[in-house]
Amino acid sequence: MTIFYSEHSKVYVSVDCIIFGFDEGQLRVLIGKRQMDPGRGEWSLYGGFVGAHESVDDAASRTLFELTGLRNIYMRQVGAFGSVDRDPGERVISIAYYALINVKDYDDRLRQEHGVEWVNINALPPMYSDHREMIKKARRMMQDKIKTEPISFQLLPQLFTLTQLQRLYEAVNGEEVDKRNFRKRIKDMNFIEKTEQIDKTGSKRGAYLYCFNKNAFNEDTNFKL
Amino acid sequence: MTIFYSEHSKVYVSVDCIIFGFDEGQLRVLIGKRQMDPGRGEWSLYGGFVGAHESVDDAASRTLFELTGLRNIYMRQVGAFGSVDRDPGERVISIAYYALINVKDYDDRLRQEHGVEWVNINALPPMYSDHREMIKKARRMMQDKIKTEPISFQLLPQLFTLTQLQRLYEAVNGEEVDKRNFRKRIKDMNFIEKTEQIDKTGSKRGAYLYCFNKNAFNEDTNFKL
DNA sequence: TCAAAAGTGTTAGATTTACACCCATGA
DNA sequence: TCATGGGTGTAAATCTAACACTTTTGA
Repeated sequence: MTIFYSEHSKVYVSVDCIIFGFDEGQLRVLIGKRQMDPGRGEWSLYGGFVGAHESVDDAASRTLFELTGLRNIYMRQVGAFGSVDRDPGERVISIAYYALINVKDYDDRLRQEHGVEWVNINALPPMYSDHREMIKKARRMMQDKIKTEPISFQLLPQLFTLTQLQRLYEAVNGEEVDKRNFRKRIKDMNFIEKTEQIDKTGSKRGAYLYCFNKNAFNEDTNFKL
Repeated sequence: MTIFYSEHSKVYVSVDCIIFGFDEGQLRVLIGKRQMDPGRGEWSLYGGFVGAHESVDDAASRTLFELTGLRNIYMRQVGAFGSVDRDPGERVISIAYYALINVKDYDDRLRQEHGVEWVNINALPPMYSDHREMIKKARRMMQDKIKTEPISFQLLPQLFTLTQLQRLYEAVNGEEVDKRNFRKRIKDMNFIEKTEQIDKTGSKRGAYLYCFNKNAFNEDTNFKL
């Protein structure tokens, strides 16, 4: 009564994290040169193995924490990647997750210690195994998600200007939008609240800072971008 | 040079198939009572284990084939389900797939031999483990997909009436639509072609049969439903 | 002859898009 | 004083949604 499925084979299962950040008007992902064999030196996502006593979701959160020291981060599963030869060493099935973090929350020293870098999503180098595919799929999913859920705020500081928010949308969707039309749509979203604070770093005149009000969002049915 | 990841543990990986069919105006899934321990007798999806030498996608196709005898079926991955205790027997991570089949292509004898049944998506019984969750997620994904890709035809016979197509959309999305508006939208899609044939089974007057023209679709940028 | 499904257009309202100028400020 | 990004409204076009009657035919 202990071994139920013994005629079948077991495999390694790993998780890989596509960590998105937004900085200098660019959507970026965190990648590094692989520090172990097989594939040493190739650009790669940060990943880890799923332990015997943790859920796959937990393994992903743990892996993200190892790399960034951040917890309670917005993460969503991208899917399982399971070609037979995707890992040159052994059979490994990997489950990809994407995470959205505010670049400023990530200690740059920690980043350097792990040897990972923020790379523009549109300028990815050739990558280890199927990692590029993972990133592409994650990006598509994130693009779809941002249309129906207010996830942009995960990538921005708590206070942000409308121009920053617009640049984020443009970077995610890969196309520019009209400033006036964009702001009109934002005005209809009561959960994006104007504060009295002004940001002077982006312009001489200064721009009002806005914040995301989660409670207001939950009451507001009116979301679409 | 053979064991790279030996400090990590291996787990069983399975696939589970959410097989959608459309019949009598209803969207249905194929489920059966589980014939093995653990969970014997509980309603369950049809699944199988991923072999050491097959990709996860191939395992899903093979599993579908075992159950239905059908190949080259539209299948998409739903995602990985990886709670520690999702399987009462052993640690098993399962990767769910949904498939769209034309109910008429599935030999009813084969169905009975496997002890599976077509159950209305809106009237699911309590189910084994996380299978209900899998079905719900598959349905949501399919609903999203049908808006941007012409997958409805996978669920219909090659020739179908506009009323059938409309009922399918209604069943998938769970809400009725206006007949005239629906037909207007279909007229704009040049890849849905009217044939000269008439179906008399659905009404006394008879309705024109239509077919999906894949080539025309690929040229036609104009899709939205 | 009547019940049941097939087929067909118009209009009002809502949404989307295109578009250009003035403002405030620090350098 | 001027270069830079911040901020604002209107009108045309498109899309969406609501709505009702005639046709055909087998029972």
